Parts: sequence; C-alpha cells; structure tokens
Amino acid sequence: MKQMLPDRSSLKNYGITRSFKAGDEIVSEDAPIQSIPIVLKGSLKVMQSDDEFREMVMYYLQPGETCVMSFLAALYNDTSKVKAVAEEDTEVVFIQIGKMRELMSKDPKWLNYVFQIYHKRFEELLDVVNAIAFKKMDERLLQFLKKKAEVSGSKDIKMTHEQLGQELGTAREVISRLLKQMESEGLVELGRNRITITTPS
Amino acid sequence: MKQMLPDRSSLKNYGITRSFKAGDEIVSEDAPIQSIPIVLKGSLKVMQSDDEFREMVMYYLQPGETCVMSFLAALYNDTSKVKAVAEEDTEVVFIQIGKMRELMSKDPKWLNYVFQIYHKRFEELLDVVNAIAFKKMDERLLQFLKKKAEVSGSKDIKMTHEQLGQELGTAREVISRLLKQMESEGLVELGRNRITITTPS
DNA sequence: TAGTTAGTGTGATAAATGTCACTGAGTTTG
DNA sequence: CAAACTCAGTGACATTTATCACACTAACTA
Repeated sequence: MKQMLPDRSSLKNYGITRSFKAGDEIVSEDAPIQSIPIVLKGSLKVMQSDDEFREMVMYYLQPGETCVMSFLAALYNDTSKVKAVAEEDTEVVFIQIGKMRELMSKDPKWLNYVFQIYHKRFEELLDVVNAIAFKKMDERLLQFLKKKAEVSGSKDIKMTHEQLGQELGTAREVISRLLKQMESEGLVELGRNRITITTPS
Repeated sequence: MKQMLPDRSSLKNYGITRSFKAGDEIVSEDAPIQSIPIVLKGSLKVMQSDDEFREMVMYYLQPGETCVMSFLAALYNDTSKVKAVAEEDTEVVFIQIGKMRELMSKDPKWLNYVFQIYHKRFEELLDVVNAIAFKKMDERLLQFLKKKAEVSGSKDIKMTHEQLGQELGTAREVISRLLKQMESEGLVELGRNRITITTPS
C-alpha cells in the first residue's frame, strides 16, 4: 500500500515550500501548529524527548508523507508533542490547516490519504511500544540496523555509536558492547562511523 | 474536549449491540476486522501482548469512544494488532465498516468524531511510550494508580499486585516491593486486594 | 607531520528489574 | 471449622542496562 497522495506534483501550490539541511529542526516540541508539513524530498525523523537529554525515535517520514501529530495538533489548536528533525537535506511543503480541511472535504482522495498515513503511523507506534516494552537492547538494535539498511538501500550504515544510542534511548557504551558482540557472532562488521550488516537475509 | 458523537441515542440503529462481562475479550489479536466497536456502557482496555504472556495496556475506552486500531484495520482489511478486554460489564455496538464510511461521508460530525478519537489515542500512546521509555517503575506505578483513582472517582483501587504487574508489564514481586516502599513513604495504604491512595492531592 | 579531536573498546561497579523459592495471612468453600 | 486457595511479603540471586573512568586509534587540521 503506497501513499496515494492526490496530484503530488501540484502539492506546492497548496502551501509554502521550505528546504532544510540535515539536522535542522522542523517541528519543535510544545510549538503551536498551524501548518501541516508534507515531505517532498529527503526524510524526517519524528521523536519524543525526555525532560532531560534522552530521545526516542517514533518513526520516519518519507517523501509524500505527513506528520499525523502535527495534523491532529493543528486540527485542535494544540501544541506538538513531538520533535521533527531532518535526517538528510529535505524539502517540505507546509499546508495551512484550513486549506487542508478544504482539500479533505472536497476530494475524498485527500481524506483517504490522511487515513492511510494514520494507519501506518499507528502501526509503527505500536511497534515502538512493543519493542521498548518487551524486547531487549540487542534485539532492538539489530532490528533498527536492518530497518535502516532497508530504507537506505545499503548494508552500510553510517552512524556513530553515540547516534545509535540516542535513537534507541540508551548509552553509547551499551551500543558499543552490543555491536562488538554482534560482530563476534558474525552479524555485522564494524568500522569507524560505519556498520555493515553481513547477515545473508 | 468531550466526544461529540453525533446522535448517540440512535447509535444502536447503525449496528449490532452486544453485551460483555468483565474480562471478556472483545477484539482478539490478529483477528480480521469488519466491524467497528463503539462502547455504549462500561469500559474496555486495549492492550498489546508479548509473544509469550506479558501484556501492556495502551489505553482505555470509555462510553462513546471507539477503537481506532479496529477502525484502521477494518478500513484496510487488516487484522487487529491489539486485544480489547472488558474492564467491567460492558455494552458495545458494532458498526459495519461500510456503514461507517457512509456515515462519515454524509455527516461531517462523524468525521470530526473520528478525528477527535484519533487525537486522543495518539496522545495516550505517546504517553505510554514516554512512560516505558523514560520513567522508572515506581513513577509509572504511582502515575497509574493516580489515574485509576481519578477515572474511577475513588481513592480505593481494587486490584491485586498480579493485575498491576500485568498492566504495567512487570512481575508481581516488583509491584509488591514498590508498593511496600510507597507505603513506608506514606503515599499509599495497603490491604488485600486494595490500595488506597493517601496523597493529599 | 604532530597534535587535536571524534569515535571506539573495555573494565569496574551501581542500579533497576526479573526470577525463584518459600512463608504466612486472609478468604472461600466443602 | 478445616482444607484449599488466593494474595502478599520477602530473601537471595541473576540479568540487563546505566554510569564512570580511562586507554586507544582513525581521521582531520594546523
């Protein structure tokens, strides 16, 4: 089930397009929301953070996808409960919530699109809950790496242990140790700033 | 923001009403879904379970609320990823997904209702993630007890430590110990099958 | 190329939670 | 009322993850 965003080519006409560099913050926590971001190019990661420093990634947004949290927050004049950061250089179109309402009521395709995104996000959130509730770090890490590899289309993952720790909500040392163990089990190959998945699958 | 389900009184006309006893399973994991449950009386808890035995409560459904997971699953001919169990004696009306589509397209109030429920559920799910990701058991337990007390309108909570463990995804012994500690701190008072919150707030 | 820095490896130890084993107290039931 | 059962309390110990400390090395930079 691919996103069937209606007339994606004309998307830019509905709102303001902005570009972001890798690492830029697109939506901040507790920020009031009036416009819905839809990713055109690149990707975003949406995360929740601790009161202190720790963070936890909820899901990623690919081109054609929108952030349901923003959508709901805008619909009810609420603030964002999450933070969105550009993973890579990213282009985003912001559509006013009013415009969005209009599009949805006029064109059932838009409504359908929104529901589809909801569906996807809910499932991902459930997966996250499942993972942090029931799985141990080693399994979560492996799962994360595989997913990352799948999304990027490469078995080489260019991330530091520190970054991995952030994504999974744990400390760097934990990641280092687990990776070392995975290496000794032949699951991965390690390099500076690089992890290569060697599993046949 | 209260649920503004349109004409709740005539809800029964749109589907089949069924009654459940406390503990009955209303939606099973991996079951295909064609009808959306809306709670009329009583309450449900929606949870996700481990491959083995452990469970984790996602949220509760009060009268007038529907299960978004079921809704999405039905919309996309998917199976339920969660389990719903009656907390108390409960009455539920099941509305066929086709009927639901019809209602939503005819009456914007229905659409609005669905979005509201989404909003609420998403926020609750985020809270769950936040709790299990960043909080320790003692805090989660206290939070749970307070919420439970608030919902039921009584400072007396009639649950066993075993049940609490299930809800929070941990072992009975852990709950027992934490409760004992909370008792010694004067936060609660313990009895068989009963926990009384003594905090002034 | 020498020095600096970011990233990694690893031991020691603490804290939180999970698991096992068993005791005893309160409730229910024959 | 006695037996059976459910629930709670608790010690002992294992496991997982967090934290601190520090050594080491690849990569960058002056």
